[in-house]
Formats: sequence, structure tokens, C-alpha cells
Amino acid sequence: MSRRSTPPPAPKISDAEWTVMNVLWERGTSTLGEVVRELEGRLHWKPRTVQSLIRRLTEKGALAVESVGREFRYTPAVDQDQCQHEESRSFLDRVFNGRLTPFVAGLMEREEVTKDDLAALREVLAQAEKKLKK
Amino acid sequence: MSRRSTPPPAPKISDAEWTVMNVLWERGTSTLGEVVRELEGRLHWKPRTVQSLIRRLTEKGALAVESVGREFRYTPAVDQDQCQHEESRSFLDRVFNGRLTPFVAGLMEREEVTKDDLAALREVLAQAEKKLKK
DNA sequence: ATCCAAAGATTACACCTGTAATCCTAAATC
DNA sequence: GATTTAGGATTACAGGTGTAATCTTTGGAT
Repeated sequence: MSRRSTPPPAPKISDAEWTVMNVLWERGTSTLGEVVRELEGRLHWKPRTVQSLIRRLTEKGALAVESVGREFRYTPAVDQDQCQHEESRSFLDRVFNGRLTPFVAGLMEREEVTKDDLAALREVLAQAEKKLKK
Repeated sequence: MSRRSTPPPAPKISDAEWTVMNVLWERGTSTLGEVVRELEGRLHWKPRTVQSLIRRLTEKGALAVESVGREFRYTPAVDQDQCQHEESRSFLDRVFNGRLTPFVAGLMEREEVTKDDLAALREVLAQAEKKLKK
């Protein structure tokens, strides 16, 4: 499997920051409070913690800020698909010497897979195959 | 996809440390010099850098040390498959909300896949399917 | 015997991360 | 008006990471 043309790399997002970005990608533009309430229950995080993460993400250019009245609204400034892909690549390179198949094989060996999972994967493979043929 | 019984978690291995562990898993027991020479050319790393990483890996229990004459020989003390699986899980949870299919789909969409890749994956799926049926 | 190079031990050091606490201000509430 | 409170700004702080340098010892080369 080989790379195609690469867009300029997105800023590096840390583990905790991914949690925040996932919320923002899902909700779209949000305020601090909205993110805090979204994470409440799932996480023990204090509001100041979320604020810190948002600030860092803003500083590294992953979020755009827009001042609305007294508050700010934060919006993802980087593409989720691209970030996911960059993380995927770096993960595969680091852990599986770049190879996808052993990764998938390892998961299937050690976790329960449902029929639905398998069907979905089969579909993905079929799509890839079609693209190859074209 | 769900977890099965979990062995006690392996120590957390950092990015740079993965590079070293990969060498050790591949070569088996090695001395510092052997690891340094193995990485030479591929990496800019100074020998002291490799030594630091090996020391940290030893401290966190990922490598076992055996004193042989004047030197030490280092041996992986954690299972590669297990480490790979733990990394895989944490990666999928963080980036893809735990789901494998979008990960595979994203890669296929953004990278060139060869016929061989596809065939290998198909085989993996077939195996998983067989296991499900049983 | 001498000197060098390789390896271990110790130390460095800035930057990133996780996880907030404090302080300040302004809006909302009583 | 006085008080609580949400949010921004600033600060904190230990631990991990990447990437070594320095100091010390010792076996091998000359």
C-alpha cells in the first residue's frame, strides 16, 4: 500500500485533544460550555481542563475561534478525514511496519467480530477492488 | 467488535521506543551495539540516544537485561502481539470511536492498494468468518 | 604500557501532556 | 445592589519524550 499526493500535514493532536476534537467534529461549532456538557458523565474532566485543551488546539491551529458576544465559538479548522488518515499512517508505520493486513488479522484474532462487521469490511474490500479495476 | 479476556496490560511504549522494540523483536536478544548498527543509516540517532531508549524500556519492564561479560544483552520481555493489539485498540478508540471498518475504508480511499493486499485481507476475513461459524 | 573506542552511568534540557487551580470580569439571579 | 457563576486569561506542576552530552571504565589495538 503506498501513499498518494499529500496535503500539508495537519497539526499533531494529542490523545486527550482527540477527545475534544471528536466532540467538535460531531457537533460542529460549539462553545466551551457545550463541549463540557457533552463530555460530562463520560469523563471526570473539570471545565478548566477542557478549556486548556481547547486553548492548545486553538494555538496549534486545529480549531478556529469566533467571538460571539461575551463568549467564543470554536470550530474545527482541520479536516477529520485527513487527521484520521495521518494518524492511521503513523500508527501503522510505527506498530506494524506500515502493513495493514497484520493489523486487521491481529484484531480479528483477539477480538470478537460480528457478522455485521465482516459484511461491512467485505463491502469495503469490494469497493477497493472495483476502484482497482477501473 | 468487542474485547475478550485481557492479560495484564503491557507497559506503555512511546513512539521512539517502538522503533527500538521492533528491532529487538526482530533480532531477538541483542546488545546495544547491535541495535545501534541495525538502525544506522535508517536513522540519524546517536548511540547515546539508543542507549537512553533501551534504558527506559528496561526500566519500564519491556526489556530484560542479562549481563554477558562486560556488556549487557537485551531481550524483549513483553509480547509483540499483545503490545500491537493494545496499541491497535487504543488507536481505534481514540481516532475512530473504536470502529475498525471506517479505518480500513479511509485507508483504501486515500492510498493505493495492490491486488496482493486485497487478496491477503480477503483471506483474513475468510478466516474470521470460519471462526465465527464454529 | 598506552591509547582508543564502545558501553554503562549519570545528567541535561526543552517541549509536550494531562490535569487542573487561581484570578478576573461580566452576565444572570436573588 | 449583592452574589453566584460561566467563561476567559494566566499560571502550575509533575511526568513523559526526544535527543542527546559528559564522565567513567575497560577490553582490545598498537
